[in-house]
Amino acid sequence: MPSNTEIAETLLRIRKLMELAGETFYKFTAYERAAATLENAPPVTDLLAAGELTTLPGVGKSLAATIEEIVRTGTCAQLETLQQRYPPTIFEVLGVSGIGIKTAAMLFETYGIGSLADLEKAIDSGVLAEAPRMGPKTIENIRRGILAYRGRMRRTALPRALVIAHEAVTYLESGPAVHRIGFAGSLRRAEVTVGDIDIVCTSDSAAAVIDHFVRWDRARAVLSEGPTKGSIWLEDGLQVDLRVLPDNVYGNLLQHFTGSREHNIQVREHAARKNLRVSENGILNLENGDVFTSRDEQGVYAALGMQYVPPELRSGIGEVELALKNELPELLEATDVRGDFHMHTTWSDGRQTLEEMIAAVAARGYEYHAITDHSPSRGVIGCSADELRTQRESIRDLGDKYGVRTLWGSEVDILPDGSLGFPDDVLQGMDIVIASVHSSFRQTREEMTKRLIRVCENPYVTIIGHPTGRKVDGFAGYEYDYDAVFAAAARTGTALEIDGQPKRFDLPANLARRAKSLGVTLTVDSDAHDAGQLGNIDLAIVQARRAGLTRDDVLNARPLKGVLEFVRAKRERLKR
DNA sequence: GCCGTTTTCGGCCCGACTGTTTTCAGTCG
Repeated sequence: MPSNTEIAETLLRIRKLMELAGETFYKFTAYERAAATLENAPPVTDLLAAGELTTLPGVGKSLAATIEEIVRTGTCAQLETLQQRYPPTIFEVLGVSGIGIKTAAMLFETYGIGSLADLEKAIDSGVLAEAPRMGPKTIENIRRGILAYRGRMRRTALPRALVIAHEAVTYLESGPAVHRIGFAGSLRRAEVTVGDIDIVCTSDSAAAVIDHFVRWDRARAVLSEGPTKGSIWLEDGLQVDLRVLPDNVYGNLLQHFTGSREHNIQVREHAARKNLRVSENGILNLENGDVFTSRDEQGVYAALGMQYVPPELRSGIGEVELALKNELPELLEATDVRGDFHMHTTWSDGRQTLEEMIAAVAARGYEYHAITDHSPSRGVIGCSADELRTQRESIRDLGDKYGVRTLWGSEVDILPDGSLGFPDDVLQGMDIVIASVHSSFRQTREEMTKRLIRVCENPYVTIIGHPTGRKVDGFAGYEYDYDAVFAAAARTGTALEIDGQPKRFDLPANLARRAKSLGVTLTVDSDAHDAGQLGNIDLAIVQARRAGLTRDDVLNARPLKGVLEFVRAKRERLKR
């Protein structure tokens, strides 16, 4: 079954070829918008099965049929027809920064340039210089674009992007004239990976700020440098964009550059119906010419008659409609979280001792937490049942010593048939049990679905850990029927985890959103393997916010009593 | 191709920067 990302990529291929072929502007942008929507939407395969595909904004009858065809066959007739007109390598040419559709179409129709190799040949032979609007600077930019394409980094992981963004801000603040400064773009929306780093700031002297910016010694190339805007490339090809405006429009500026593009389009479409034109410079009233500006974003949304939309929700999948009806969820806050259920010590594959971890947890001010070392089926790094019982004896005392309630538990392997790495009588004694898949990732969809439903039906399993197994920069996760497993989790009172390890972010936000809609309780956990990683829980929290989760949806936002009641209720209900 | 608190037809977000132009097209976000 293709993932949403794969389907979106196919739609974007269609979109590009449609434009090359001279299709109507609004027709091919419809494909582009649908592709953007899918990136953050619940799994298409589930929506399709439930007949809910056209509930997505921008997906009507025609696109729903195309998407269904892609899911069923991996391609669609429309794409096949278009692909006969252009070589597959045309997408390389379109991938070069500075070459858009118009240029690519001209190069292909007039000069037969349909690949990167053709393009380089045309540059070297001087043919390209004969083309219209191809001066020396443009050709030099294309040459640089080709280099960037070849050495292109994938999108940058959020934690790393945050580090670089902080460095950029520190540098800018060391220079002249910066008043207020902040992150925008996908970084501020806390997407798991970001394509570039967007920074906005206010100043009375934008030119001085931009000048300082492009002189940063980390900048390897300056892509553009105007009176209010600059763009640079860093050593590894990561792009940083800076926009500078006067302080009275800081709210407008931040709102504009936080996006997402799709969110902004929907906000502006709504505004346009009220004869308002929204941009980073303010909200223009087309009837009387007045311009409304705001120093904060709250003012911008209020002026449009909308509820304030937190950045994590701005993905264009229905939040604008909810904000207009004043029905946005009150998102989970970091201060709501009372504990962390998932962490390891030197008893298994953690790097710090039980006491060090408990001391570090207490320092974070939690009410409770669980120590969850691995079960033995994972090999040398696991703990035997006897070892864990020994661990249990010291846990309560250490918790008392540091003033935190330490729960005894384990992260138990889910075996290929859905049974667990410890027998029931061992699990029964534990306060909390996390069950996770660490082997046999490549089972069939049917086997994996059965396997996980069986785990939900085990009365002693409190939480399923990192429920898809996906890695942000690689493995897409094991395949199973999400809706069927989520329904089983809801029915049995099994919580699903949002694991905050930067490599995991698992559940992904779109699936956590789906799980919530089916009545599942979730947890946010660090999965820390040393004390420094306890902070990973903050990353899980922002992903929970992207999923639209509230305090009520999250188990570790409940007081200890509520947590223990959740565990007890499931054991009671499924007693065997 | 999508969509509706003016609409089932006729609209469809908004602006900055570059390079090549003699007033703007193309690209990007």
